[in-house]
Amino acid sequence: MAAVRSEPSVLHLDLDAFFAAVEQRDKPSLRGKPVVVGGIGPRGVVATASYEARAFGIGSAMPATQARALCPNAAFLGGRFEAYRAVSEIVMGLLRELSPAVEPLSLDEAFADLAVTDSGWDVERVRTVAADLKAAVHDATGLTASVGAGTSKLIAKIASDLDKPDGLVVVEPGTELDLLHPMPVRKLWTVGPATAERLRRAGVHTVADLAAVDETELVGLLGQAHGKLLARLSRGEDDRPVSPHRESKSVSVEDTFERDVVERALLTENCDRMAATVSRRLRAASLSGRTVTVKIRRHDFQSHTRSTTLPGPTDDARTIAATARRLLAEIDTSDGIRLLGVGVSGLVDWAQEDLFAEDADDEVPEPAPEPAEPAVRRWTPGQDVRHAVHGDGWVQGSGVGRVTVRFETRWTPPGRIRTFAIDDPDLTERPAVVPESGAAGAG
DNA sequence: TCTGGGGTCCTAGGACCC
DNA sequence: TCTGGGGTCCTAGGACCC
Repeated sequence: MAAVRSEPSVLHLDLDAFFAAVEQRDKPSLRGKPVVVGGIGPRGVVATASYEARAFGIGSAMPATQARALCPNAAFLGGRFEAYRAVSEIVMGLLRELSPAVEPLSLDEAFADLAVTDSGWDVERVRTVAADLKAAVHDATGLTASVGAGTSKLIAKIASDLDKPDGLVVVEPGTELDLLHPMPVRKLWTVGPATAERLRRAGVHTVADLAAVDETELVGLLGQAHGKLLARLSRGEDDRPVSPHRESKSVSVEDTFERDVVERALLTENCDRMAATVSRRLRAASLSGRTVTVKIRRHDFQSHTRSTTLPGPTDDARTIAATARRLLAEIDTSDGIRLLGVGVSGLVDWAQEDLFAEDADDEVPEPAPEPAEPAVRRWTPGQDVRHAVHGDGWVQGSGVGRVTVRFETRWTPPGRIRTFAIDDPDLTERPAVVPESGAAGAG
């Protein structure tokens, strides 16, 4: 048995409505307004909704069409991941000033273990550190974060969710079960819709109900690993460490088409392009892998995968493409498919030499890593642009040969709208992240 | 007008090996 | 003649997370 922590030294930070908050920060006219960030195509889903948008019933993972129906006047933006990544790096850096043991869960969430560097963490001291952290995050990024702390990851994560947004909750050691037991099981990490439904049919609704169930019964209901985990979590027993160095297990790319695709040539073309992207990402991370997987989704949303393991690891675009093509050829796609994906797993650090690259006589050409330049320029809502005359702004919308730009930035008051022809040579893309003067990155 | 994209972990069955 | 038994690797699918 690992020792159970007695001090509330596990901290969890969660940036509030992260993507939408960055957009409102950088687009003054959107502050206080409903903003939805996510897929903007016909098959898009919501990634993040601002609190103003949530008031209309819009939430994460909702189809964009449904979100538009709920609030047609919301700003629907495609997302600027370079900007989100830059903010995330700043916040993770602030966490690392508190402790070397920082475990990011995503761009907007991380655990930190305060006990790594110091002991004597009582509730008041943790509260002070957490309040300072929130202030530092706000100073550095302009965003609010919710912070929770407790004697375990489970409690810290639940705590950060208790007082959102801009929350700060430290759970007093010894009171964990008072907090957990009245909660619906759905609040527990790893209890999703399917598990909640199984538990409901077994008469288990709250964490207290769960704690009252015999472990062997839970294992019978949910399987070995999940049953045992939930038996422990329901009793507040969680000794999972904060692990700062987690290695990647797979790299994959997938794409949902705007319409179902039947044309074999189009699928092959996309397969090659995705293989090239996977290859580029592997190389950027100095990784290579042995197992290539192709994923498809049918019109009825049924997903299938086909995978094969090569004799040795590869990061080569042509090898991945040729393997993916072979796997794709095994799948009946005559009914049309809505999604295609290519991935590599079984990763090792670097491929010393690519002994298993495809022979030169293979018919697969070296694919272009990026989609071909579209004949017509496409502007995405939310995208950063610069106009030679009017300065910096963002794309509000585009259609019928025109693009509408609002000229404002993070540091200006709300700006004016102007419309241009989509091929106006004065209008260019603008990098979302402006390099700081003298900042790292030149090396 | 349905349902993204990037991941992680687990399970189950079959092959294969000793 | 009544058919071991465990370990590892591989493949496919599913649940879950943000």
